[in-house]
This record gives sequence, C-alpha cells and structure tokens, in this order.
Amino acid sequence: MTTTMFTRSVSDVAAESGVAPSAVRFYEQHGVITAIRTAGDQRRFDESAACRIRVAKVAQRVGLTVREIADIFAALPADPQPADWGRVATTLIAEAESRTAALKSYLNDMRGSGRLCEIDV
Amino acid sequence: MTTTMFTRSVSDVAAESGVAPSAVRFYEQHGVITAIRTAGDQRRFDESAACRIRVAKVAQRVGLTVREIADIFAALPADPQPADWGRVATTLIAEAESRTAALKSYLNDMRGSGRLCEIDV
DNA sequence: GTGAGCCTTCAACATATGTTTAAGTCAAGC
DNA sequence: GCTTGACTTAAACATATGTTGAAGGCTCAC
Repeated sequence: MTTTMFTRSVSDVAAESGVAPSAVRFYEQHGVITAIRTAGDQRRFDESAACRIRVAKVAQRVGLTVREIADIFAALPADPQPADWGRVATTLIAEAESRTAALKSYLNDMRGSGRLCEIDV
Repeated sequence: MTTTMFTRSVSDVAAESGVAPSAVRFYEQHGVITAIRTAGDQRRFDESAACRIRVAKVAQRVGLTVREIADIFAALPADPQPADWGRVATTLIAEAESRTAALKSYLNDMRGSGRLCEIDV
C-alpha cells in the first residue's frame, strides 16, 4: 500500500491544473483542495489536487459555485480511488442535468401557460 | 395588429418577475430587458420584460452570465412572438446541453487517461 | 552555507451580480 | 397646494471569484 504523497507545491499544482498560483491558494481556502504544511509552513498537495481543480473548472461552467463543488468533493477520501471519483462524477452530472432539466421544463411550461410568455416550437 | 404597449413600471415588472426593483434596473442596464421613458423620465416596460427576467434567472442557474443572456435575447424583436421565443429557447437549451456535455466528456476522459485523475464507474 | 527562486500572509484591486441608501423629482388624491 | 408614495441617479456596500503587489521567509542545488 502506497501512502499518499504530499509532494506538490502551489506552483506545481498550478502548472498541472492550468490555473494561476493565486487560484490554487483560493481553492484551498475554500475547501476545493486540501494541503499539509512543511516545517517551513509551505503548502504541499497530493496528486488529486490538480484533478480536483480541473474538474472544478468544468463544473463551474454548468453553474456550480465553488462552495457547492467543495461540498461535493467532501465525499472524496484522502487518496481517492477511481470508484470515489466515479461517485463524484455521477453527482456532478446529476446536478448539471437537473439544472438543464429545470431550464427545459421552464421554457416548455411557457408554451402552455396562457398569455404568460407565450412560446412556440 | 396590436402595437406593443410599454405600460409597466419598475415595480410592476419586479412583482411580475419575482425579483427586486433594483434587479430590474440592473437587468435593464445590462441589456437583458429594454425600456422606454415617460415624459417624467420613468421607465416603462412591455409585457415581455418580466418573461425575459424569469427566463434569465433559470438560465443563470446553468452557468450563463448576464452578458451571455443579453446576447441571446438580442435575437428577440420588439413584441416577440411565440416563434421568436422558441428560437431563444432552443439556443439556451443547446448552450446548457453543450456545457453539460463538456462536463460529461471531461469526466469520461479522466477514466481513460493513464494515471491522470483515474476514475471508474 | 549561500544565492536564486520559490514560498508565506495580508491588503488592495478587479469583475460579476446585485442591494441599500441618500438626495432629489414627479404624479395623484385630498 | 400639499402630502404621500413611487420614481430617478449615484454612490456605497455586499458576496463570489479571483489577481496583484509588498514585505518577508524557506529550499535546494551548487
């Protein structure tokens, strides 16, 4: 069993995930990623950090807030396994589809409802 | 043919759409809705204003910005007809589904790509 | 053990999305 | 004609999502 290695610095994770170092610190402050500290108080991340950030950026595009994403990621254990990521993926997709369904439903209802925002296909 | 009537005040539209009067002014500033002015410089909206706002609120939930929504609504003529709303609805749904597809695609790709964010179903 | 290049925190700034408040205008009923 | 209530603009405030800059500390390769 390999112990989780917290070897990445802020700039490592920034480079791996394609965001600015300031964003990496921001995501840590808001619980999207977590870090341990070195004796000299520097952050060290494990390999899942860059992954969490990349997923978070895509999730933000479907309307999820950083807080909501952090809440969903709370289900990920330390050293997440593929199955853990799978459950998170399912949750994220369900949320995105739910919001799209709400949009479709609202737009569809417009068609039916009297003179209220009449709509046609 | 009925000429479009700009009869609603800010508070009328706020009540009809379920947002605060300040939000109605905000959406006008950002092009989500448009108004004419009375001789006394007060805003008057047509019946589509409350509808635009309600649709905008649902669209924001799938990640569209106010700017993006205003751009999509730019396709609506004065006194929009059901068919006009239908085209806007199609555009909004396509955008929402595109973003959800991007999320799914990204999460799905994670599964395949080596040791990069391994994921399993 | 030292210098270059990271890292730290904190505060200010920037943009998006609004709300609140202040000071003043306008319309309508009494 | 005066009061009342809704309207106007402008600025300040609030939250979310970051970026930038200053002042200083840590690490690693040499």
